[in-house]
Amino acid sequence: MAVNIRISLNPGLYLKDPQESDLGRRIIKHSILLLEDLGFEQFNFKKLAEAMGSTEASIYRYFENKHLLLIYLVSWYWEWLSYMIQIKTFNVEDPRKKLEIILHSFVSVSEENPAIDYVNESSLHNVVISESTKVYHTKEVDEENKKGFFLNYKNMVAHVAEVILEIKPDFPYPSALASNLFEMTNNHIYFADHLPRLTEIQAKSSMKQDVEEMLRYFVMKLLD
Amino acid sequence: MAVNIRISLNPGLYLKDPQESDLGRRIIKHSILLLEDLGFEQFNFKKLAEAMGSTEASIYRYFENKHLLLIYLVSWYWEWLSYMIQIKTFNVEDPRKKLEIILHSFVSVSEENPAIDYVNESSLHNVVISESTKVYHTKEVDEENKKGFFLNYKNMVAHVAEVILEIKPDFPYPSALASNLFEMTNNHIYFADHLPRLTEIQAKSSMKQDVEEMLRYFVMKLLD
DNA sequence: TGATATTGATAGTAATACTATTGGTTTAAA
DNA sequence: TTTAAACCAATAGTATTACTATCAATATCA
Repeated sequence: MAVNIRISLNPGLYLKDPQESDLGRRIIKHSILLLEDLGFEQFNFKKLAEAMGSTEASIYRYFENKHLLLIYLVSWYWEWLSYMIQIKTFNVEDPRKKLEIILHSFVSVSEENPAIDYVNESSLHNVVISESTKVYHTKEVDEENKKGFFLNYKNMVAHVAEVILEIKPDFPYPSALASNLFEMTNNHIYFADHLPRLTEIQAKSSMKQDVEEMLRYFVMKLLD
Repeated sequence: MAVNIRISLNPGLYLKDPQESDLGRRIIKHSILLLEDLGFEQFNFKKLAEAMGSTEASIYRYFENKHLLLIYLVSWYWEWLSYMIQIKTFNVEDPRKKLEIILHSFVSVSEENPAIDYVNESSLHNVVISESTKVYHTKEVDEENKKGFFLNYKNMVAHVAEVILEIKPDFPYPSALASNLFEMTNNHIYFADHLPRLTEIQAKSSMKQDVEEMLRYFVMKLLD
């Protein structure tokens, strides 16, 4: 059963909270599916309106433009991932165990934890894998960062960094390792599918386990 | 003195070889500077034409669109980096020394090796740092990969992977580590400037040395 | 019941991403 | 030296994109 938790995101990302209305929730649902299908460049509000049986103007009442919608969706993923990590590590003492749960979550959280009925988490993860770097690789990054648009990412990284320090208090690069592990996860899933010479991971059914094993190998070498 | 070596790139990337004419070389030169200045999204051929005192139509005779121009420029960087690594490691026996030279090149090659008078390598590196993931994060990636548009990247990674295997023949992820080190370099330079909570690297004058030191630390832990 | 908020429908604008044509200038070949 | 070819600038034009504005219909809520 899908429990409808509420993901709380920076209100600067939208004009009108899409979680609050049926149309808004349909925008979230269909934008994820259409972004997965078309990619960010080919995606626009006209096509989204058509796909969900609404109009361009209605969508513009919720989001200023497709870039902010993408930040919204990726922030959703970041926040939801953080939340799942929190839950799954809640009663875990051993920081190494915690980090293992975190790595497993990076790779597979989207496949195992249906949380919200109007969000296809697996599709959302695919969008994150393919499009999320576009969220902060823009000329507006500093401005948007000031508005707090990337807080969900930064807080997630900060939490993982803390766990890393619990394991090895003198590790000199906890935040860098945390962000690198997250980026690495998504990169190598993407590489396996599209640029296989850039990784040892192969696009087969065990791909995600293989990525997880690689992450564990890296972590073990770095923190032991 | 800038020696004018020739960088050889996939002819599928352009309609007319920009290295062969004065106008073409001016396109390369000014597109790097304008991309650095405006970012990929705000950049277009009209603005480029204006900036270099030419016309939109003339630029379209060299490049089909701005996406292919970006691939061209990033490929240039990849190829030039590979070439510099080759030169600098040519007579080096010790693979650990070779890898150190590679890491130093990832971070600083653009600042120390003016090679071609119409290319500002430092600006080009900034473009690579900010825009290069957009090169292969598109829906056309498989099609373009088939055409060989990413060979310069893949060959560079393959070369670094070989060096990694020389150091530790049983290392299970040589290509993944190679691509990760390269991506990590650019990411953490970017993070230091724009999203500092994602890294320990700080945006100060020693930033690039600090990144290099971090890469060396990771490599040492992973390969010792 | 009347006021308010929400959405759909339609129209319109400015900018973008090209394409096509023409004509002048340089280059290179005969 | 003439002639053709290539090259580039200039201009115009088209289709699409990214919005903005307006108004009417409907649902909601006081």
